[in-house]
Amino acid sequence: MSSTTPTPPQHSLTERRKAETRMEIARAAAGLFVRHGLRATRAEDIAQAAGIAPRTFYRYFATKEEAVAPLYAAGAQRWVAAVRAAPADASVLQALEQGVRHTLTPGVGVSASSWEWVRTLLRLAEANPSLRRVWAEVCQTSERMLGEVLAERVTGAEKGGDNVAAAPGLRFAAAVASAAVRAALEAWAEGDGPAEGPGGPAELASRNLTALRDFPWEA
Amino acid sequence: MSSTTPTPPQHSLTERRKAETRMEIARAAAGLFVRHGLRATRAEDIAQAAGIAPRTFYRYFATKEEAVAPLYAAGAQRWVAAVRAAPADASVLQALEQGVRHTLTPGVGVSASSWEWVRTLLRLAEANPSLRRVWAEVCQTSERMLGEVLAERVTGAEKGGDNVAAAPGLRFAAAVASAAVRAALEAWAEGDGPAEGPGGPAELASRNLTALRDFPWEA
DNA sequence: CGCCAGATGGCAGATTGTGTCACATGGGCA
DNA sequence: TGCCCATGTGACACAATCTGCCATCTGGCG
Repeated sequence: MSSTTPTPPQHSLTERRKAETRMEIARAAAGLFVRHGLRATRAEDIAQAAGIAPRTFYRYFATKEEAVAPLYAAGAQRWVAAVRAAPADASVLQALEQGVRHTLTPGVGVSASSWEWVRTLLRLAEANPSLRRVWAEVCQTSERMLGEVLAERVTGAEKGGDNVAAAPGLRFAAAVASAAVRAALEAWAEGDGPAEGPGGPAELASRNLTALRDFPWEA
Repeated sequence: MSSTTPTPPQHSLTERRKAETRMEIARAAAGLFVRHGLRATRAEDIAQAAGIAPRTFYRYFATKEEAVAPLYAAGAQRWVAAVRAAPADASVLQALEQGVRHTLTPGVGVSASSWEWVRTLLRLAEANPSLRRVWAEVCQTSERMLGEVLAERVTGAEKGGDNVAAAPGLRFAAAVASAAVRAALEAWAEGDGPAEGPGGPAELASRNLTALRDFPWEA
């Protein structure tokens, strides 16, 4: 089981139960982190809140900080999936923007209340080095997934091989696109504005993407 | 002491000794990680190799993985400093490219042999989740510093205040620039090519930066 | 020279993380 | 249906990781 699980397909009942347990742990951890702080919650507490044995907790996550990674990663994975699902004749930029609209807009895919959780967790990450590391790694992991998706779109190759290595600039393109969303999320999380409308993540990310063409690099 | 120290100015003898000890620990940790593997080296081993007490080790770093962060961060900090040192009348893009040339080119600032260490450490990070997290956080930290520098350049403001918050797109710009270098470093570290020449980090990063203007987003 | 803030080291203890075994259970097969 | 086994789970022991506390030493400063 990798650290930031790429969410393997859920075949059998066992797989589904494991995924459910995983999310259950993540929710329990997030709740305890927010209520009592990261320092005050022990791994054992999370395990108890999730209804599992302490030993089992460490079969799912290597550290207690990592327990909230699925919550960070959930949005990113849906975004990457949305980009992959964009029509094949759309340009890369169009696919990215469509993915943003389909995942960062409240009510579409994510309940509005969940966005407050996202904001809370991002602020938690900003305040805490170990959580910030988890957030940073989730971003890099999803960036790699996005790179694969972009490679599939550009070259007609199917998912599987290391298509990114073939196109040199693709890794950078994925990093840029990922950065657009990440910067939008972090900027939004810092403020108090609502998740929808001009100051929301969707608008910010979309603006970042479109600003790529004519950024004032000469200023 | 923050996790990835922004390198405070070295006033007194004490400060310099601390910085020296810090790097000594980092070098010792890197050596042990490479020779015996991350798993096999204990924090106590690093402390002994660095000639300090185990308790002192934890006054410098929170975890043994973090001990190599200064090595990851060293290049980034020099890059940011180079960007800051670029002539004020240069455009943002020019400043970034000059910074790249002044720091990623072997022989300029970094000895050629150090580049092999960089490659080794990056490969180590790629193979290990906990080290990858450290690398990811170092990248995000330096990205923030770069954001401050860009803010100083764009607005004439001096260093100090939170200038990044004022200009919305700056955070993203810094992320893009940081991603250009990071993607270049990672791509180079994966292969076996030399640190100089067409396949080197400097060339790759520079290519990424110049490709920003006319990237084939329509492909 | 003498004081003090701060760095270091040693010790105790809580917490974290892992190897190993036994047990329970779902999934596949006859 | 009934068996088998691969795998998840729990429990215990133990190594390793961190942290609080205090004693000691040293550089910085009047």
